[in-house]
Amino acid sequence: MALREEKKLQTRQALMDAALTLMHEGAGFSGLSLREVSRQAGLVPTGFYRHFPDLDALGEELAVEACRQLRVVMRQVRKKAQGGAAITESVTALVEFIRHNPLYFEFLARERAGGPPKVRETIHTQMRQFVAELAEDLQQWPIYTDFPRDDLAMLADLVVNTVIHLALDLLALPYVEDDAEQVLRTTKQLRLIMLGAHAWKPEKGA
Amino acid sequence: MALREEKKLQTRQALMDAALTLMHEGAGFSGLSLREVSRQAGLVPTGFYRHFPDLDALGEELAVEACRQLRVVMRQVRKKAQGGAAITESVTALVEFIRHNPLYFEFLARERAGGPPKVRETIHTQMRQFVAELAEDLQQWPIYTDFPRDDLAMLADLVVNTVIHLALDLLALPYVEDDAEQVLRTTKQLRLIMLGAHAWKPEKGA
DNA sequence: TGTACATCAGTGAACGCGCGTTCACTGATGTAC
DNA sequence: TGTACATCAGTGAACGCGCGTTCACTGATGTAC
Repeated sequence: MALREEKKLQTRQALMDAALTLMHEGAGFSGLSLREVSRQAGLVPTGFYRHFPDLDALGEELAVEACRQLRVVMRQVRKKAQGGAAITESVTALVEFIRHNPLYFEFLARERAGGPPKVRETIHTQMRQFVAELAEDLQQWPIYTDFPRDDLAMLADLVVNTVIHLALDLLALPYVEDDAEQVLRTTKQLRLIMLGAHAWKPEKGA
Repeated sequence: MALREEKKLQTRQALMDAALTLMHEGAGFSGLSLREVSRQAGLVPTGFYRHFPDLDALGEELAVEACRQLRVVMRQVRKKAQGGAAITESVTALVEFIRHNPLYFEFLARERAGGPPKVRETIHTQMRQFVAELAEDLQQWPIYTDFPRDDLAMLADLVVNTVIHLALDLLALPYVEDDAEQVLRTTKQLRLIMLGAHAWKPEKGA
C-alpha cells in the first residue's frame, strides 16, 4: 500500500499545481472551474472527487500550504535578524525566497482579501500568528524588554504589514524586472520604523 | 433629451450597485455573471449591453468610481491633518467615512490584488497618485522641507499602506463590531512612524 | 399645438457551450491464504 | 511463489442548468415641421 498512496499524492499535488498555474495565468481562484483544473492536471473531471469534495476544499488546502511556506520564510528571516544581520539582508532573503517560488505567494497576495471566506479566514488567522511570533521575538531584544505587550504587537503588525506590502508589489502584474526601487523603499521604511521604536520607548513607558 | 438620459443613468447606477451588492454577499468580482447582475438590477440580460460592452467594463467603471470616492476621503483627511488636527482625529474621520459607504471600499480592498488586470492597474495607478499627493503635502510641513524627495515618497507610502491595512481590517469578513482595537493600533503606528520621521531627518541628511 | 417620423432603452425567444455532478465501469495495485 | 478476491484511482457517457451573446421586436421619449 505504498505505490498507490504515493501516486495518489502525486495526482493531488498535480491538481494543486494546476490550480496555481491557472490562477497565475488568468483570473483569481473564483474564476477557476473544476473541469479546467482537472484538465490542466491531466485528469478526467470526475477524478477530481477522489481528492477533494469540491473546488473550495482545494482552495483551503492551497491556503494552508501557502501559509506553511510563508511560515518557513518568516522563520528564516527572523533567524537572520536575530543573528544580528542588517535589515537589508533580511529583506534580501525574503525577496529571494518570494522570487524563487512565487506561485504560492501570489495565491496569498490575491486571495487574502478577495478569496472565498474560508480561505480568507485561514490566511487571516495565520497572519495573526506570524505577528504574535514576531512580537515574541522582539520582546527578547534588550531594547524592547520593557515594551508593553500591546505596543510590541502594534510594532510587529507594522513590520509584517510593511513586508507584505513589498511582497504584493513584487508579485504585481506585470512582473517588475527591477526590484531595486521597491526593496530599497521597504528597507528604508523598516529602518524608519526602528528609529520610531527607539523614540517610542521613553515616551510611552506605561 | 433629458428624461431619457436621466433614466439611462439611473439604470447604469443600478447595475453598478447590483454588482457591488452581489460581490458583498458572495465571491469576488470574478464570481459575478452578467445575467445575475442584470437580474439584481431589475433588467433583462440583454439590456446590460445598452450600458457596458461586458462585465469587465463594468468592473473598470467600479474601480474608477471607487478610486474617486477614496480620493475624496483622502483629501478630507489631509485637510484635517494640515489644519493641525491630531492623528487620532484624522484616523477617526477615515473610519467614519469607510463605515458610511463600505461597498466601494470593499471593492477596492478585494480587487486591488485579486481582480482582473485592468481593475488592478486602475487601482494601482490611483494608489501611486495618492502617495504622490501625500508626499507633496508633507513637503510643505516645516519639518520635512529638507527631506529628499525619495524619502518623502517612502514616508508617504508607509503612511498610506498603514492606513489601507486598517481599511482592510475594518472591512474583513465577518464585520467586526468593535473598531476600537484596530483604530488604536493604527493611531499608535502612525505616531511611531512620525517619531521615526523626526529621528530620520538628521541621520540621512543627504 | 398637432402630426409624422426617428431614436433607442428595454424585451423575450433562441442558440450553442462549458459547467458540476451522477453513475456504472475498468483495471492496476494490494491483501489473504 | 501462486491464486483468488478486495480496493479504489481513474474512466467515459450522460444529465440538466445557467451562462454569454444574437436577433428581431416594442413602445415610450425626443425631434422636425
